[in-house]
Formats: sequence, C-alpha cells, structure tokens
Amino acid sequence: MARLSSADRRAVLVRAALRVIDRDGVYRATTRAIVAEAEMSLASFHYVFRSRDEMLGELFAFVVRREEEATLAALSSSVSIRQAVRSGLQAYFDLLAAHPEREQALQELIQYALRTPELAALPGAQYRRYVHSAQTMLEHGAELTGVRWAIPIEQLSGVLVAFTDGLTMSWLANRDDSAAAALMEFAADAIAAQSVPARSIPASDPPREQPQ
Amino acid sequence: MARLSSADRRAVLVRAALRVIDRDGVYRATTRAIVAEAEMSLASFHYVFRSRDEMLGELFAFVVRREEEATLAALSSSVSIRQAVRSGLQAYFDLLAAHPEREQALQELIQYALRTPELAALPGAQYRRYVHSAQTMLEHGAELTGVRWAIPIEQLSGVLVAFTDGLTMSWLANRDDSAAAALMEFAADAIAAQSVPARSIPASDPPREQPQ
DNA sequence: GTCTATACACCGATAGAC
DNA sequence: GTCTATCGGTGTATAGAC
Repeated sequence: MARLSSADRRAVLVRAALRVIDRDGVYRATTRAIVAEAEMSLASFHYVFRSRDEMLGELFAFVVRREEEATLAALSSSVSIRQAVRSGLQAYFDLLAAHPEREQALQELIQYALRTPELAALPGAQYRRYVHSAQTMLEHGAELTGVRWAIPIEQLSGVLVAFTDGLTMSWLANRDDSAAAALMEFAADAIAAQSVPARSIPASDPPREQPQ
Repeated sequence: MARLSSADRRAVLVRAALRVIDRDGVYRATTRAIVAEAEMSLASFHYVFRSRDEMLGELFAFVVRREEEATLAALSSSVSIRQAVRSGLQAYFDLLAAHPEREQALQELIQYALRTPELAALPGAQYRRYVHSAQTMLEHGAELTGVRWAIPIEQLSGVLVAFTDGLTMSWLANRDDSAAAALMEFAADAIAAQSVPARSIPASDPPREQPQ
C-alpha cells in the first residue's frame, strides 16, 4: 500500500469500516474485515489507531456529521408551516428509504457506544445535536411562512426528533411506506397545530392543540 | 446440576441469558457467559439448544410477551380520553425508567435479529404485536370514556407506537425526565385531538387528516 | 511506514467418559 | 443427562523483518 499520512489512512479506514458496517453490521466489522475492505494490512490499522474502539469513536462522529448535513440541506420553500414540516419529514424519509442500512448501522452504533465506557458519552451528544438541528429547522420554517411557535421551541424540537425516531424504528421493522406516510401526515398536523400567526396577539384562549 | 426436563432447562438458560444481556449486552452474552450465570456446564447448553441463535429466538419471544403483558395491564380508569392516553404513556414510561437495561436489551435484540437470517422475521412480528396492543388500548380507552376515533384506528395505533419508540430512544440517550414528560403531554394532546364524542353526528367540518 | 508472522484470549460446538 | 476436555476457528493486538 502506498504511503499515506496518518490522517489520510485514518480516513480511508473509517470509510472502509462504514462500508463493512452498512453491509454486515457493527458486530461483524472486525479489524480483519475492515483492513480487507480497505486492502491494507492488519498492522497498518494499529499503526494509526490505538484500538478498534478508538476508530469507532471517530467513525461515529463522522456519521453524525454526515446525517446532520443531509437533513439540514432539506429546507425547501413552502407556503404553509404544515407543508414545510411535512416536506422536511419527507426529505428525512427519502434519506431513510434510500439508505436503510445507514440508519440501521447508526442504531447499532448507538447501542454499541452505550455499552462501551470509552464511547458512552457519544449518543447523548449526538442526540443533542439532532434536537438542535430540529430547532434550527423549526425556527427557519416559522420565519419563512410567517408564523411563530406557541409552545417552547426546545420542547417542539424534541417532539420532532421523537417523531423521526419513531418513523425510523417502525419503517425499519415493517417497511410499510403507506404507514410511514400516514405517520408523517399526523406529525405535520400535530406540529403545525402549535403555530400561530407571527403578528397576532397571543390568543386569550391559549395555544395547545387544534387547528391553526 | 440436578436433572431437569428439557423445557425447564431451556427456561433456566433463557432467564440466565436475559440477566447477562441486561447487564453486559447481547454482544457479550456468549454461551460461556450464559452457562456460568446459570451455573451449569457448557455441554448442557447444547444438549437442549442446537445453537446460540436458537436460544436467542426463544428469548426474543419471551421478552416480547413479557413487554406486552406489562403494558396491557396498565389500562387505568380515566374520565377523559386524553387522561387515559396520558396515563397509558406514563405506565410505559415508568416501566422504561425502572428497567432501562431491558429496553436497551430489546433494541439490541432487534438489531441482532435483523442481521441474523434465521431470526430476521422476528422484529416485524414483534412490531405488529405492539401495534395490535396499542389498538386494543385505544379501543378500550375510547369505550371507557365515551368517545370514538375520527381517523382509522390502525393508523392511530401506529402513531402511538411511534411515540413510545421516540420516547424510548430519546430518554435512553439523555435520561431527561422532564423532556420525556413534555413529549408525553404532547402525544396525549395530539392523539386525544383525534377523538370525537361517541354519539355525535360526524362533524361537517371533517376530522383533519386524509382518509386512507 | 509497511509488511508477514504470530501471540494469546475467547468463541461456538462436539466427543466421549461417567 | 451431565460432565470435562478439546477441536477448529476467529478476535484484537503486537513483534520484528524489511
């Protein structure tokens, strides 16, 4: 194998490991399988990574970053906030349907990290980043469509993330596209119901639920 | 070890395996660790189970059954349907908070089963059972509080399961009780909003959400 | 820096004594 | 029916030649 800088070799190995994990699962992504995928020797792995777990930590960060970028890019122009939320969910679902192995791999990585003391803090951090992304989308969507949120935005972001988690779990389990669509319709309705026109005086009959 | 019937020995091993999985994860629940936990010899394991995967299949069925019974038992008497849904969610959450290892173990088992051809059908079946449980609860709750559902019950059951999945994922990641409570409030509102009084004439302003 | 060869632990599963 | 002993294989990680 050609001479590579340490950073380059780490990146090559992380990408190779990701292909193995997508294909065969975290459990089978052994150091041997990874270096075979990357077409390099086993010793080269341990020349740039102290351990397999160290590599998995770097891989986890890479995956979270990639996922974040993909979903944030999906903010389309919409006339209503309901439509904006709905199409944001659709963009996520399209990603899920196009690469189910990736989402499954991410779930496995979360479980693995939770069981590994050295990596146990990563899932919490990843989750906070997702909530933050959701918050950005909700704020931006509200601004674009001229509404504001009637309940605290942090709370609503958590709800949106929970919806996408639930969507992911159920679709991975049954691959039922129409059930997924129904769930997204429901979620878009329920979230949009928490919006009020941006310039209106706060209603005396306060927020909670029901039409917009 | 005393002589046991095959069925008894299988049950003993399944329960021991469950303790190991709760404590150390599916990945570390090796045949050796399991028989050590059960205080029997390795050969006894293979006397009653053809393979480790065969045992895990039996264990998976056991866990799904246990989970189902626990949630179905939680249907309390409530005056409003919102309150009924809310307390149903609370009952599930109490279970989750009391035994987080169990839910984490279940997630791992699902991932493992999806990667194992012999067990790949189990998660789908488990998911259908959950949706069915949710449907039973929603039907029963509606009956008790004198309402009916404005959208198809299968659809609403899927939503409820998605909420519990999202609740599970987020709480396992951040252990934030108040965020979990906020999510449950939101879910109870959103689901109860799909109910109408049982004896009323269907509203002319029809029940949000598309028919399927 | 990169390789081959190997150490050493542990895996699932089985043979064969009792 | 239950055990000890062991097989063949694979895991992570490292030693040492080049």
